[in-house]
Amino acid sequence: MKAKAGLFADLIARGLVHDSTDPTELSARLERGQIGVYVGFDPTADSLHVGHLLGQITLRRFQLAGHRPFPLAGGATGMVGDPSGKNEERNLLDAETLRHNVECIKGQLENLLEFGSGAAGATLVNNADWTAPITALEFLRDVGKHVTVNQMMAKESVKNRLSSESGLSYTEFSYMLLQANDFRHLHATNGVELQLGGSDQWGNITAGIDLIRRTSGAHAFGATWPLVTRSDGQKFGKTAEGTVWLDPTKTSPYQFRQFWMQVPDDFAERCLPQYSLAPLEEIVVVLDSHRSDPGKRIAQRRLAAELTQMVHGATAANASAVAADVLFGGDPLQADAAALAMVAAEVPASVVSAGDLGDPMGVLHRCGLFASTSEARRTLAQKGIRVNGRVLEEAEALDVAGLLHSRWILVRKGKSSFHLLTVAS
RNA sequence: GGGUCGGUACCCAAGCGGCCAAAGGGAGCAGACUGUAAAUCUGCCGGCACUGCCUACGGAGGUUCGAAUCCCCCCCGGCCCA
Repeated sequence: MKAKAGLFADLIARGLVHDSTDPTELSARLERGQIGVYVGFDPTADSLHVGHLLGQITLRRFQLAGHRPFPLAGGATGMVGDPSGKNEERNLLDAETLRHNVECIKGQLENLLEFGSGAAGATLVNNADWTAPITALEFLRDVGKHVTVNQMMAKESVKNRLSSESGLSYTEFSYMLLQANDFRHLHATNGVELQLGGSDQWGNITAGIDLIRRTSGAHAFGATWPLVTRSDGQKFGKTAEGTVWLDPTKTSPYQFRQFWMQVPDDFAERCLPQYSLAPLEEIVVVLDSHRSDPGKRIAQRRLAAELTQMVHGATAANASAVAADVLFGGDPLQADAAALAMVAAEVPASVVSAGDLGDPMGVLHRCGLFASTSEARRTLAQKGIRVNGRVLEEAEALDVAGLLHSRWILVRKGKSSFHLLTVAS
């Protein structure tokens, strides 16, 4: 298959290249024809999160340009733990948990890429498949022999940890070798010539390139995208509620969409070209209108719409957009029943019996909107609770503002936290 | 093993017999301003049956009318010496 031209330049223009091995050569190689490219995903949890999204989307870009993606689930490397970017030795997951996690994230990796026998069909690989059978002796002879400790010590991730209090265990120190061997293996068996990763992966990637050169004399490539950090310094992918997962049972499509909707302006501007699969010319237009009226959140809307659809599908994306329109659009009393039903499916919701409506604090605590009745009481005193759009006052029952379509009460805490109560008679 | 310094609320960190549910900062929540933003200002920020009660200052005891604060033992971490 003929590769589409200009991929590498496009990546640079989108702000997706932080570092790369010889850009001229890599660019030329990508133009010359199809290439195998891999990105590793460590199964530290039973779901990927938004922090992993960029890797998936970047693979998708390569696929759309005619290259063959190899998403890799780190069933083996997950056993050891990557010290890159971490300032402490991390806890090891047991084999059972890991197996479970790998199974879970496999499905998510399959969502964004096209698999199958097509010319640019993706292939999901698990490094446990080729790593587990190797004996320690083989590994030391076949991999360890080709890498000097001197080189390993020179890597930034290792240096940082050596000078830190918590130190670095031999296990984590060895991580790099496992990843280098993955690249070597994929290169040898599948002709994978390029490894991508976040900028913290640079050391691991170059270790693989070195290993390939030493063992086979072949020339492999590596590139990293800038590690995502928010302009306001917050850790990307975390909200007050915790990690934003791709698994809809952990983070609902609505919450996922809200995460992108509420991202700061400058961050949205930076992300849009990186995450959107739309052509750059189109994105430039979007960014222009965004800057001319940031209040409209044009970039956020675009990001939210595109990514929610990509991860959760068109139906869920549409439903969560409808729900958000009801919640942030104005008067809940105007919302029709169908829209409210979508809200019920997307936002946290629960059922209350009519008899409990006289105990608002208890209900609001039990439904999870408030962590304690004290917190609910405080917020009430600060005029922070609304029912169906009307501020709830002290000693009022939850249904002071009536029921929406004789069924629902929409509770709002502050500006953007909602809970929908269905009243059972 | 010896010495020494420390372990305080989500995090950092004061307090060192009563005035301590515990200063200050950060995070978080709410209000004002706004754009479902940022910045700023204000209030809140252990729980509950909330003018009171309960639980809390590494763990377990003790002294005292009264302890986060004093004593004893134990556990954990830093540093120094062996």
